[in-house]
Amino acid sequence: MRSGQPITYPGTNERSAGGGRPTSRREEILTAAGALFAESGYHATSVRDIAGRVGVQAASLYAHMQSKEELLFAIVDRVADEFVTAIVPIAADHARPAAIRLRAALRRHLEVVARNLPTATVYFHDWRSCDPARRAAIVQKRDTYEAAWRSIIADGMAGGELAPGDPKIAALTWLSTANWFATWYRPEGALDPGALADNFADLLLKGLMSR
Amino acid sequence: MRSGQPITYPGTNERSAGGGRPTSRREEILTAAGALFAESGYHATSVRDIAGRVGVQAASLYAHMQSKEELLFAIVDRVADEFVTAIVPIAADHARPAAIRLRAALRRHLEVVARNLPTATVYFHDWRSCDPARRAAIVQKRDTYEAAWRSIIADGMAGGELAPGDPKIAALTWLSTANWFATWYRPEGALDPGALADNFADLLLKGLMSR
DNA sequence: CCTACCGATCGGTAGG
DNA sequence: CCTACCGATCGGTAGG
Repeated sequence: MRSGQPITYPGTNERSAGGGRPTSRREEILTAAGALFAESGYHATSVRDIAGRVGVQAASLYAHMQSKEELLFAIVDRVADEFVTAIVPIAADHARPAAIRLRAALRRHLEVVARNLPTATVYFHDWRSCDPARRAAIVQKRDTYEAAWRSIIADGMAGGELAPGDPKIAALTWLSTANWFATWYRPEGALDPGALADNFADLLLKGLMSR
Repeated sequence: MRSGQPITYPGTNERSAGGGRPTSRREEILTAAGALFAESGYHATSVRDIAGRVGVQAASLYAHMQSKEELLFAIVDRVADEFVTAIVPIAADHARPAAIRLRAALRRHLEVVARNLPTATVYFHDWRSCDPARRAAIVQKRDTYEAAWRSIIADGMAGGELAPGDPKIAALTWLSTANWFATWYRPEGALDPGALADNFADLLLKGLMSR
């Protein structure tokens, strides 16, 4: 064995040397873990379960992750970022009517969930299992996200476009519909996320009573 | 030791012999388990954690339960029954306006959650960890509950009181608000469950747009 | 990437 | 209700 060279074992690298897909082993592990956590929950999934789905031994995963919990955080944090990224431009777009912005925000939210169904499920279900410091970072992103919703509603109320009221309570009806979506949505359903978002936005904006 | 008599060890009975509170040891265990499952999740809570909160050894719990999973089911099933019991009379009350019935159903739902906050949290979060046969019973009760909501909405749409539409989609906005409530409600908040239900019902019936 | 292995902890049982 | 204990499994490390 040569000395002075870092010792590398097969597959220890971030990307496989074979130049096939650009998806790194780390991404494969995140996908496998996301699917398993979504199916059974974080605590009911073992490191060996994840390894089995990836097709390696449990110990081999530790070349690509610090711990099982770090894996959970990576999944949850990425989804949190997707939500924030989706709403930031809508929250900044003060020129358009609040109703249009709320409709767009709901659509983007449902699309983020649908596009990341396993990991979005983990985000809502298992974020509490992150260790305290990391959990605080998640809570901060969630707070940022919810504040953006409230600000859109507050804009609409201030301009008289929306009925006066407490933006916090109003935002909760939108966020409830948006967040609960991850618990029941299945891609096999008749309506796609965009159509569902439009239906929900109509109901939330106009109400269920006939006029 | 006399033979022909069942051997009983202290505390093995369903109710303590001391005639104090009518709360049985079994109820104590359910309360302790409910609190711990709500705090950390079913799989992250050990039988020893539950025993520690009750103040006995882990092995002693098995005089009052078949298994940890049976305890989970007992908690979840009871909450499922509370929801069904709350909505049955409202769903049967075809004479009153749908808007009034929806408002009542939402209020009852939020009150069930608030009155059983730890166990309602477990109901929504950990029902999937029940074993398959028992989980099916829970799903059936949940389906019954959701069907009752849809029937109230269908009544209102058929009578022209509510705007025409898909009762399933409309029910989802109410159920989302109702079910998501368990994730954020804290009794220290400014509004009680009844006031919150009224605010949410106003928004869902009349919509967020000003008229 | 693997084999081999660690101490800790798990749900649950035996038996009185 | 307890003590004593079981086999299984856990997340993770050593070392190549």
